[in-house]
Amino acid sequence: MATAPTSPNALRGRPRNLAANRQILDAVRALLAERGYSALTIEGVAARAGVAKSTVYRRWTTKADLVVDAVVDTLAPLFDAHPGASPQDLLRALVDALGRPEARAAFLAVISEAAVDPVVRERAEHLLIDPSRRLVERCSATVASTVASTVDPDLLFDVVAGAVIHRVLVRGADADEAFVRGLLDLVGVPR
Amino acid sequence: MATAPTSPNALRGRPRNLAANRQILDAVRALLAERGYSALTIEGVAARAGVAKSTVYRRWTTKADLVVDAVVDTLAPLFDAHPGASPQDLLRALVDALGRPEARAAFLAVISEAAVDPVVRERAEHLLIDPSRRLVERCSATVASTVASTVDPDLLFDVVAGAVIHRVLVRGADADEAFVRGLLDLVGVPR
Amino acid sequence: MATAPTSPNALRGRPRNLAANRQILDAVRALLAERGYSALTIEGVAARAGVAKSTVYRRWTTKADLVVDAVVDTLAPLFDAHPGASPQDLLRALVDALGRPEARAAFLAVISEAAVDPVVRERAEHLLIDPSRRLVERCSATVASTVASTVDPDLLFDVVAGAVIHRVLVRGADADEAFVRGLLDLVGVPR
Amino acid sequence: MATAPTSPNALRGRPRNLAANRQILDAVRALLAERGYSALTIEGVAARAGVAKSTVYRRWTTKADLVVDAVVDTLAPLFDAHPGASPQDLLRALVDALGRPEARAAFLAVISEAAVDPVVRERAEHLLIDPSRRLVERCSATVASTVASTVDPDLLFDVVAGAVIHRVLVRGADADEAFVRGLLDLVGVPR
DNA sequence: CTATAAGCGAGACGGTACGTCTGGTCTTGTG
DNA sequence: CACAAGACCAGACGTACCGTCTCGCTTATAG
Repeated sequence: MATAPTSPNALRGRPRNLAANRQILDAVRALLAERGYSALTIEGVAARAGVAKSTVYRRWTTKADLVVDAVVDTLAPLFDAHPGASPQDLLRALVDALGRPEARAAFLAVISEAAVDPVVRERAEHLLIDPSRRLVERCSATVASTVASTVDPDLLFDVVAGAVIHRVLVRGADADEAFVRGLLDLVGVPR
Repeated sequence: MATAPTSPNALRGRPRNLAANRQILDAVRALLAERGYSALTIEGVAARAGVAKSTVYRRWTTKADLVVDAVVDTLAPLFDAHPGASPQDLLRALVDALGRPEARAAFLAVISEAAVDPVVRERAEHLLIDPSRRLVERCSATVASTVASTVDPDLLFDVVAGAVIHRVLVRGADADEAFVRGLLDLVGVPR
Repeated sequence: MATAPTSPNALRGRPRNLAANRQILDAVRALLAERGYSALTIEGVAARAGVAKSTVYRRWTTKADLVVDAVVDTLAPLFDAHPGASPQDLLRALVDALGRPEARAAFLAVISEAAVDPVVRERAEHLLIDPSRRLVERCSATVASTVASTVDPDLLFDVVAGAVIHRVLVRGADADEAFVRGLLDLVGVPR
Repeated sequence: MATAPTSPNALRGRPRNLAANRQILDAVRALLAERGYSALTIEGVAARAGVAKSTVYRRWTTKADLVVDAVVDTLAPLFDAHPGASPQDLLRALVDALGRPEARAAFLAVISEAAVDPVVRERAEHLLIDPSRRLVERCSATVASTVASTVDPDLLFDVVAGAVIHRVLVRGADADEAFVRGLLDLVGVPR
């Protein structure tokens, strides 16, 4: 998960401070959770991270870029393969990850920016949407489902991911076990 | 759907220019579609609307407030009762409305702000989420559905609205007739 | 002392509220003493006078105009003839009048505006400078001075009025009896 | 005569553009002469100086501060010691300096603000009044005057400076050689 | 051991927008 | 007509960040 692009010639000159990357992304997540995307400023991030403004700009070109990486950084473990995990476990993990305050503020902000900025869109698609789609597909593959295997994969993805997003992000409601179970029932995943 | 709050005592002093309301909201929608939420500025709105900045601030206190009203203003007809409309028609109308460029940029921005600003949250809930929920409920009530009537109404709302939002707003994909039909099939609405 | 210009046809329609004139000028003086000229606003004056903004604008066209009248209004008694008054008495009265807080803030502000705005200059010359010159000339005429009668009247005016202004307004120092006496000695007015 | 305060720690960060100081003060003087103090805006100064608004605010906190420095900047050479100069020369130089249009508008503006703002008063006293007082005292010290040496120094200062100010600034009249000679005669400076 | 190269903190730079305030004008209803 | 009220357009206020640019200094590799 290469977040910050490396400098053109990483072997010459003083190497970048690796700790700064983490400090910056932590600051982004903290500020996102506290104040939201539109109140997030690069200056604020730098100050919170204890880093010069130029250090942030050297690594990320855009506020949106920075936020995408901050989000991906926390969702990454979720997207990695989880051999042997049940659909219910995976869905539960997704719900938990998106429910974290910094993810709530950030995720839809990124999507909203993506609607208007093609660069953000590409990154968001590549780093957020595609992995979550693969997650859903892995689920449906692991079960001998009667419905999930017949339904259009596009629709299945929209229904499962959409329901989670709508419940957790849009409505900000609690996604309890009943929700997860009900959703899986609806798409035909056997208990 | 009274959008702009009226002045404290509307009978005293020079009355507000009613035309300005429409000019402002039109400008908001145009700029949202062109540049997106985070590039939207009150100064830009005022300039585009041909109105003084103070005229905007007199009527809306917040960029988010203004955007909520701009979105509601276009979605309002959708939320009004449509006697005799089939679920398929209603869902189709919803998909079309959300697919318009200014709605795409605005809707998720509003939700994203709502995650962090309680005032926005309350307005969004009242003016956007609740009406769309009633729309879904009206649908499920009009059909003798085998599934939709047994499934939890909360879940039904999340699945239907979520699938639309995910398809149209998050993924930015085309929501064709097959999608609408497939979604209705999944929740058990008979053809 | 016609302060507010009368309306074109004063006999038709509702007559002006005469009390408002005094309320406005009082408010001007109070605010001048408290905040100074550059912090003086028409809105503030209207609010303090308990009068609508338009009532002020109907009577004065300019902030400087308004201030000139406010100052003249308090200096007027000084400029009227004082038969039998000694030069010392007249000078003392001038010093006292200019030393009042609202006069301090206003007088030089008016002069400063006058340096740049011909309309203000004409009013200031007519209503402030000329009368005070006549005051000084009345003084020198009443005494059989050895010096004051031989010195150029222009210079005499500059020296007497200038010394007072410099002591009271520019330096903001106390103008005691010794100052008045010393100044008269210098220009040759016998005790 | 250090006008603009230096930054707290001048050795860190990018150094200030020294040329900007002069550009700004030049702009202030030009605008003062053209439009006067109350029409002077920081935005206008910045625009005229070809400098960002923040660059002005970084160096001066107040419009009055800025004007004080602009005035001092032009009067400074006058206040420096002029060994061998006659009182007549010095007075002539003072008259000429104050008679310049930008000085006229600025000087009275500063005094007028000083009457109401203690910070301005202190700066004006320190940078304008005290030096000009020393100038007058140097004059009276260089001559074996019969009057100037017996008269109260306070009064002498008020009379000389006051006469110049009244003639040049208040009345806006021409201060010719006769005025200078007459004033010196009056206070007893021998030819 | 000394270039050379890049990172870093600090902070100034020209800009843009913020949300507020005032100026001066206008448009109502009421007296 | 005058007046209070308050909306209107215009534009300055002083602040906050933007993204860029110097600085002096530090920390690496390459010669």
